[in-house]
Amino acid sequence: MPKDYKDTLNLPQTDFAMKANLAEKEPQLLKFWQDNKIYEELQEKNLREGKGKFILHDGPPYANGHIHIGHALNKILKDIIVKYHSMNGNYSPFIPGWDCHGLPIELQVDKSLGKEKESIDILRKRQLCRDYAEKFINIQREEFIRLGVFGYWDTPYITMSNEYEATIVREFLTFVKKGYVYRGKKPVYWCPSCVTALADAEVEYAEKESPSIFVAFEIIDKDKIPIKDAPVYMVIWTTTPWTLPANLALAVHPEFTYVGLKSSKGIIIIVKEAVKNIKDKIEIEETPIFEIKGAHLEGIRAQHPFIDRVSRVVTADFVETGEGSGIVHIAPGHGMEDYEVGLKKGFEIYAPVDEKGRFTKEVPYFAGQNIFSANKEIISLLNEKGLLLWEGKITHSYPHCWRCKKPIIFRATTQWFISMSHDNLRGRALEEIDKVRWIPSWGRDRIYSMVERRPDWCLSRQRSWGVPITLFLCQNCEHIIVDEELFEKIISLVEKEGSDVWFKINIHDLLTDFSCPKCGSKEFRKEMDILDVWFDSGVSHAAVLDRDPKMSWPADMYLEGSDQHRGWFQSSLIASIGSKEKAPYRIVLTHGFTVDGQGRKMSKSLGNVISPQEIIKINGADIVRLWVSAEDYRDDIKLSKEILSRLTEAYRKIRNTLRYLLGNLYDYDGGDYSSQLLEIDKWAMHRLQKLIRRVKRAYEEFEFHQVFHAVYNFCVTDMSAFYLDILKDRLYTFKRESPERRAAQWVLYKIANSLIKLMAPIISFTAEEAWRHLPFTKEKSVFLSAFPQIEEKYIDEELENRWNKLIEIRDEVNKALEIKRQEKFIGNSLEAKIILYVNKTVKEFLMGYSDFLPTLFIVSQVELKEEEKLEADFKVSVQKAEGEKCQRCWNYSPMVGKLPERDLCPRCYHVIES
RNA sequence: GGGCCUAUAGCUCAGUAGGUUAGAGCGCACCCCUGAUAAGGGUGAGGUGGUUGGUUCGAUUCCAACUAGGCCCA
Repeated sequence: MPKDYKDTLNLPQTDFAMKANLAEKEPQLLKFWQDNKIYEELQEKNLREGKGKFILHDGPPYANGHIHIGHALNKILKDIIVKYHSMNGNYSPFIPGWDCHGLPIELQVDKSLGKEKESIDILRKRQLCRDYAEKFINIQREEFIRLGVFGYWDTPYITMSNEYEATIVREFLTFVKKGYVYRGKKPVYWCPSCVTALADAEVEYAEKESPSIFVAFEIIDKDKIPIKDAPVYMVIWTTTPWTLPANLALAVHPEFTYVGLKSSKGIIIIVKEAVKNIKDKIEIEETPIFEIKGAHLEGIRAQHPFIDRVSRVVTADFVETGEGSGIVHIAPGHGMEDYEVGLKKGFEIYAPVDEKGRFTKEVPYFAGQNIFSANKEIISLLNEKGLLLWEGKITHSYPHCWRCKKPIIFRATTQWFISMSHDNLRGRALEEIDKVRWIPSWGRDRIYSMVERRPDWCLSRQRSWGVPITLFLCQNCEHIIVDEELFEKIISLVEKEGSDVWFKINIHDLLTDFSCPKCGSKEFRKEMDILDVWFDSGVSHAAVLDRDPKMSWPADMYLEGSDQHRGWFQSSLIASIGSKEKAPYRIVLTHGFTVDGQGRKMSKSLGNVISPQEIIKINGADIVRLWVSAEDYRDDIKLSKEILSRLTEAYRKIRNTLRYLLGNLYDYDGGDYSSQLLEIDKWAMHRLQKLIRRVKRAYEEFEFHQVFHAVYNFCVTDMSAFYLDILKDRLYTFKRESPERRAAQWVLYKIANSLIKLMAPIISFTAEEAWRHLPFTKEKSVFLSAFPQIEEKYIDEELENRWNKLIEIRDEVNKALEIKRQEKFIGNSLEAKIILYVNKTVKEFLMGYSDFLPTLFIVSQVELKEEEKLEADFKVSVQKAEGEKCQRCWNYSPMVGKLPERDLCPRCYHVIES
């Protein structure tokens, strides 16, 4: 029985467990961060040292529901950036925010109120909404913290706080003072039965039977048409005859070809493609009398079928040939597309329908009638006039009120707007867009074309849960009261009491002795509409960045999903230009959306939702964080069970590499052994520098998946499979204090120290845990330590080239060894001796490494033999190693058995002896 | 229906300013080790570069259409 020499070896020792057990450990690390205020300390230190700032301004999630994986992705991306910049000495205060007002919360509260919602006092209802938002802020705050996201969680910005609401009112009134705000009409969903406006979310689509009619409009201007001697009609199709009294125009597609056809009523004009359809309904001769392009019809006047009014032909791209006649009846007050045509062509936004769905008195024949029941009479009137070409029924999907389930209508109502054209707001917004860096770069085009085309910003909502439009109007002439002193009073009231105050104040308390500057009236009314919530979040730059002098304006970065090109990025831009003339951000970074393994969106109905809470419970928050870093966020981001299990394996590899490094530092003395490095140590140092450079560049460019891949590959390829494997012999068998072993430890320390920091912004929990196991650290948290810097003196490209050659030869040796292993000729590679047949060039190169080659190949002996007639530069032959196996280092040597300690090789013998 | 975006091995990512056999790591298969051990090492097999056209002497790389998917609108 050979003697056991295991105790004489320097085997790795560490308490840094192989099993991560993150679900248990992470909460403890969180507590450590919180108790010691690590993040606060880091920011204060950076602020003191004054190196620089990097302000990432948080976009507020909506305070409703638990966080989902998209929230996690967004906040972790932000956190990675904040941590990286903080570790580089930049002051990076992260002030999280929440969006609190708005319909979804109000609807939740309505639901819980049941019938009471009809009678409840507005202030009471607003209090319930406030409580609701508060509850979810607290829930989400804990969930974000659990992900390891650093920030000022105790002092977030909340859009329903008094201070924030005062900012909203101040910014809004600035727009008013500068003349951007006007009142105008716009069609909104309207329920005539509930007598209220409805939001998109309150609309349900259901099947409904409607009339389907073709109506003729007689053309007045015939100069553009080749027929002068007979009546000519434009034919429209509609399923809402009640909108005909509001008809102001007829739309044709500019590119389509229209034809004139003979019918029993005279000549009718429809789009060419519709002839086939219509010949079943209207008696016509199919051969056209003339053809005319839509564009040429523009401007022609036609007679309204039963009202003494002219309807003008306009062109519009949305006109289709599918159903109908290719000519669309336009009532700008009763449809979205109609409205836009109306705006563009300057028509009145005309809707002669009252809030209960009855025609107003200005409508001849039908004044006071319910619009739906009037349909029938309108049709008979058309028939009487000889202008009804066809009548039928259609069952189609039609919007209904979700409360009373009755059909709803589009009805133009008075709303508040910010004008995009006032003071060239749109043009200035577009100019600012070009001064911002958009990542990815196509973000610029996306938001640019949106801003270029967007209509005026409709600011008003007929709701309760929001910041009121704090304006007074003259009861007599509708004049909007703009008064600096009054505005200041309102702002300071809101600052003190919150925007609830608007619903409490008495008009005459604020407007004492005030008379309308326009008509002199002394009677005013309070506007009761509230502001669009996008205005709330749009002014966050003013509420957050201006609030604290330590911050700076504009923000260095906004970072949200790409849906925010239409949302927050745009509302923030417009809000900011209105008051500050500039974009509120320098860089805007967008990420994609989380999808499943097949690239489909996550949804309850597909059953492919994975929640962050679930991953945290099973794998730990660091796995969520690793996932965020591993994926290229610019595209859609996939998440599946398979991806998670791959990531868990990758995590284990990184963790184990770290563990091995730490394990071999258990007896390191902290000394500087840089002068004792072997060439392979210099190679390792060189590779480390390149890794640091690569990783830093990736962080700077916000390409975190490069960080992950670089670090992971370094761990797997450079470390585990090469350097660390080769180092084992030196670390284990050399004398503890030998310079060679100490040199290796010095390198391992450098690598461990750097790796932990390089990964800290990503796998923060693991990095912090590892930091505690790394000896000779003075900072109590890895985040208080400085990010690794490149040590240029260790960069040596020539050395790397030489080692690439050595590695190439090593690969060939491995192939030869593998063949012998499969043949069962050897097992462990130390059982082998390698004969390298080499040409002169290779021999000269390898002679310098002859002593090192066995170590490099992890074999017992290597012999070089020069041979001229080789096909390649070298050839590998594997033989059995000479001598016996040393029981201590497991290398084979002819000297084993010839020393006093009969089981040892000379090298081990010397170690044992001293 | 419109605007923008994406499509490279089972997975996550590289790459080619158009030019010989498209790379990495993981996973997988097989083998070794048992002094990183619910670890470690080695070798190997995997890709019609979404599809179809076009430009070109030559396209994964440029263009177009289509398909699938995503975001935003309608």
